[in-house]
Amino acid sequence: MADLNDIAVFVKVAQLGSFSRASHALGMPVSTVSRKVSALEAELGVTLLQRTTRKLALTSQGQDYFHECSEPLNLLFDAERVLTQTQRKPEGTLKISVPVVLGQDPFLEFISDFLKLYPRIKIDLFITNLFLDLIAENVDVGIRFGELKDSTLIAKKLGSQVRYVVASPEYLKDRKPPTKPADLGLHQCVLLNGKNNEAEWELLNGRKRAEIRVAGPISSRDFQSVSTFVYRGHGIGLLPSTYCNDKIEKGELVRLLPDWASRQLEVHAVYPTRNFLPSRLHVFLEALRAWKSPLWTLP
Amino acid sequence: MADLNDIAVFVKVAQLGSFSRASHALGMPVSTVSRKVSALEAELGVTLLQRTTRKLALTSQGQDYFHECSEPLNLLFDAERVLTQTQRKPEGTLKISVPVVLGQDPFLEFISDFLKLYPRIKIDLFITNLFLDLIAENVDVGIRFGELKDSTLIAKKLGSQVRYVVASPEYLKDRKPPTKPADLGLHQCVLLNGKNNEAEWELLNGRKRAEIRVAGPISSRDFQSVSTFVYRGHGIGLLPSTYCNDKIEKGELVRLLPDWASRQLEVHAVYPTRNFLPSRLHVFLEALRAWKSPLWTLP
DNA sequence: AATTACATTTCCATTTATGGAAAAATCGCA
DNA sequence: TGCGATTTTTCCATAAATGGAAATGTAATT
Repeated sequence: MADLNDIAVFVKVAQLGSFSRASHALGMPVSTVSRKVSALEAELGVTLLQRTTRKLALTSQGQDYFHECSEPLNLLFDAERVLTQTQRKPEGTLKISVPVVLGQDPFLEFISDFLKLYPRIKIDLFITNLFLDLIAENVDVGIRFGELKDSTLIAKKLGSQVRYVVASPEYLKDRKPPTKPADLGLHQCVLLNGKNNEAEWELLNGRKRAEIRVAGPISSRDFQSVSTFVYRGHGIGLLPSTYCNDKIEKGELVRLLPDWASRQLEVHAVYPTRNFLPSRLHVFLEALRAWKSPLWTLP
Repeated sequence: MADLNDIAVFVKVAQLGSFSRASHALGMPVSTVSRKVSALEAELGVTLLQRTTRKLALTSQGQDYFHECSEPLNLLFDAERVLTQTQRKPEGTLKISVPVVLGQDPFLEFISDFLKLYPRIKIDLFITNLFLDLIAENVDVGIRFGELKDSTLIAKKLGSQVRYVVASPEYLKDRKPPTKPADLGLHQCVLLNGKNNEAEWELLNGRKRAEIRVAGPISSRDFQSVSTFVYRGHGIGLLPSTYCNDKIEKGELVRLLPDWASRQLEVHAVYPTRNFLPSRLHVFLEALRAWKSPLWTLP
C-alpha cells in the first residue's frame, strides 16, 4: 500500500491547488511536498496532478482519488483530536473495582463527591469480592486489601487496616468476657463473610499468633452491617479500628483481649501499567489518596 | 498529526491481537511494528495497548481509537485498489476533443467500433473547432490538424492531409476550366467554413504560392457535406485527397490545376504530459493510429 | 521449581527520507 | 520581446527510520 503520509500530503496539495501553499499548511519544505506527491504517483502508477511551474490541475483520476481520500483522512484526524483531548481532560469512563466491604455509604458518598467535582467523568463500578484480572476485564483501577498477587499492576498505598475484638456493654452484661483468644469459641460472634455462619479469626500479639474458629447467629458481607449488629449486642465482632475507636472512647463498645489484634492489612489502589495515565485516572487516584476512609488509616 | 503509517500498523496489531502476527501480515519486522506502535503512543500521549510478552489487550481508549480508525483506513485502501485497478484495465471515461470535420459517420463509426471492443470505456466527446486547453478542461486527448501550438502536450502523428482542386464533369460541361489559380475567383466554389460564403485558399506549386479569394453559393463545416455538393456539380472544391482519389480514378471528379495543391497538413493526436498513461488512453491511441481515416493518409 | 518456547523490546550498522539550496521552468508585466 | 518574480523539481549532506540480532520477560510444560 502507498505511504499514507504521502496521501495526506497529496490531499492537501489538491485542496489548496499549490505545492507552495500546501507546504506552508503542512509545515514542511516544498521539496518534501514535491517528492512525496511524485512518490505517491510512482507507487500508484497514476498521474494525479497535471503541473507546470505555474499551473496545477488535478487529472480526472486525481480528482476521484482526492474525493475518495478526503473524508477518511478527516475521520482519522478527528479520531486523534478526540483521543488526545479526552486524555488531557478529566473526562470519560472510569471502571472501578472494589471489594464488597466498600460498597457502603461512606465510599458511595466519596464517589458522589468526586463526580460532583468532575462532572465529565463517568464511573462504571464493580462491587465484588471476586478476583478480577484488571487487564483482561479492562478495569482502570481497583482497591485491594491485603497482599497483592498480580505483579504487573502498579500499586499505590492508600492506608492500612487493623481490626480489634470488640463487643457492646449490653452483650457483655450477663456474660464472662473472654480472657484468651480460645475463649472466643465459646461466644456468639458477628461474622464477615462467614461460611455456614462460621469463620476463622487470626489474631496476633507481638510474635504470638492464634487462630480461632468462631461462629454466630449473624454473618454479613460488609462492615457497615457487621458493626451495626455488634453495636446492638448481637455478639463479639472483629472490626476495623476506624469503626471502633470513637465508640470505645465513648464507652459504647468495649475492646476485648486488648493485647491482641488482627494482622495489619495494607490497602492499595492498583491499576495496569501505563506509560501515559489518563487524566481521569490521575485525578481519581489523587482524590482517593486524600479520602479519609472509614476502612483504613492514612499512612 | 501522528504518522498515518503508524496508525495503520496499530490497527493491524489490534485486529490480530499480536505484534508477531501483525508483522507477518504487514510484511515488516516485529521490531518495526513494536517501534511504530510505541511511537504512536508517544505521539498521542496515550497508552493504546496493554502488553506483556505473552499478553496483549487494548486499553479502552485503544479500543475506541481502533474502532474510529478501522473504517477510514479501509476506505483509503479501497480508494487505492479502485484507482490502480482502473489504471491497469481499459475502463473509465475518455474525454475526447475533435474538430467539426471529424464529426461524421466515418469517425463516429470508428468510435462505435472502439466502444464495442472496449465495453467498459465511456466516451465524452467534444466536437468543436474552438481551441481547447486540454489541461484546464481535463480533456484526455484531442485530434489536431496543422501546426501545434501548445508545447506542453505530447503529440503523436496520425497522418497527413493534402487537398486538391476538383470539380465534377457536370459542373465543367459548360465552363472554361481554370488554367491558373487566379481563375478560381471567376468560378463558383463550395466552401469549408466560409465567412459570408467567402474564403481564402492557399495553393502551393513547388516553391510557388498563391492565395486566392474564392466565393460560392454553398459553405459547410465538414468535408462530408462539402464533398457531396462538389460531387453534385455545385462548384469547385478544395478536398482532401482521401475524398478525391477514388472518384478521380473513376472519372466522377476532375482534378483541376493538377500542379497545385494545398499545404500539407500534419494530423496529430495530442494529450497532456503524463508519467503514467491510463490504459484506456493507451488503447485509444493505438486504435486511432491504426484507423484508416478518410481525412488523412497514414504515415 | 526449573527449563524451554515464544513474544516483545532494545540496540546498532545500514538504508532511506529529509530539508535547504540550487537549477529549471513558466507566467506576468513593462 | 526581455526580464523579474514565483513555483516546481532536483541534488546532496545530514538526520532519521529500518531490519536483523540480541536482550528481556512471561507463560507453559516437564
